[in-house]
Amino acid sequence: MARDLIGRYLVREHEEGLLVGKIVETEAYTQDDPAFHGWRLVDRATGTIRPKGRGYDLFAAPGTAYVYFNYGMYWLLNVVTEPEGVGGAVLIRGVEPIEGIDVMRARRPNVRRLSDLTNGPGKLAMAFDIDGSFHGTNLTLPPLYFTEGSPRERLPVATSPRIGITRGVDLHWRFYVEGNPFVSPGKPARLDLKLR
DNA sequence: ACGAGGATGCTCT
DNA sequence: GAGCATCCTCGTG
Repeated sequence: MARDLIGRYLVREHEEGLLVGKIVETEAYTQDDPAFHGWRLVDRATGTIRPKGRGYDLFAAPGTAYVYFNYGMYWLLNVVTEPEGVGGAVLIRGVEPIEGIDVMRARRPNVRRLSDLTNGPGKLAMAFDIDGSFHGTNLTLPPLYFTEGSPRERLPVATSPRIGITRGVDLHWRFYVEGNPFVSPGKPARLDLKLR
């Protein structure tokens, strides 16, 4: 799903105008992955899910929004991807603005370079006015949803370890459009630098 | 271009 | 009290 979402459009029907971005960077998380927020909720012995704590909503129906408040300041948009009862999600990390750039600029007045508008998960959430009120919503319906993106292009998709994590660094579950300026500038996690 | 450090609040140990 | 799926500013080169 993380690879499949590359090139599709993220659409936000905002009161100030329609906002559209082409997805150029994603990351995958699964319930068998130590970086997954719901990792501790899985009882490995019985295979059941403990219905408590952060990350329980990652086991909801596919297409549900999981919006995470990170570092006390930033909202991050995920889409739940697995059948209900199975944990898994895709984090949207970068989008290329297609429509509504003026509204996005107005929401981020200190941004100088265009690429800084939406080249990161926190940045795109700010530009698209996405916050915790979207947590649990259906991402196939307005006012926040994905579309196929027309026309689907043949894009050069590369992979790498994920960014900003310290566990599961050996998994190359980040997908991005090579050379696209709206791919986030963060560096993929590296075992030899983290010493863990 | 790149690295260090601060902001800021929630979850888990 | 530490760690965190980040961003921004300011320093150095």
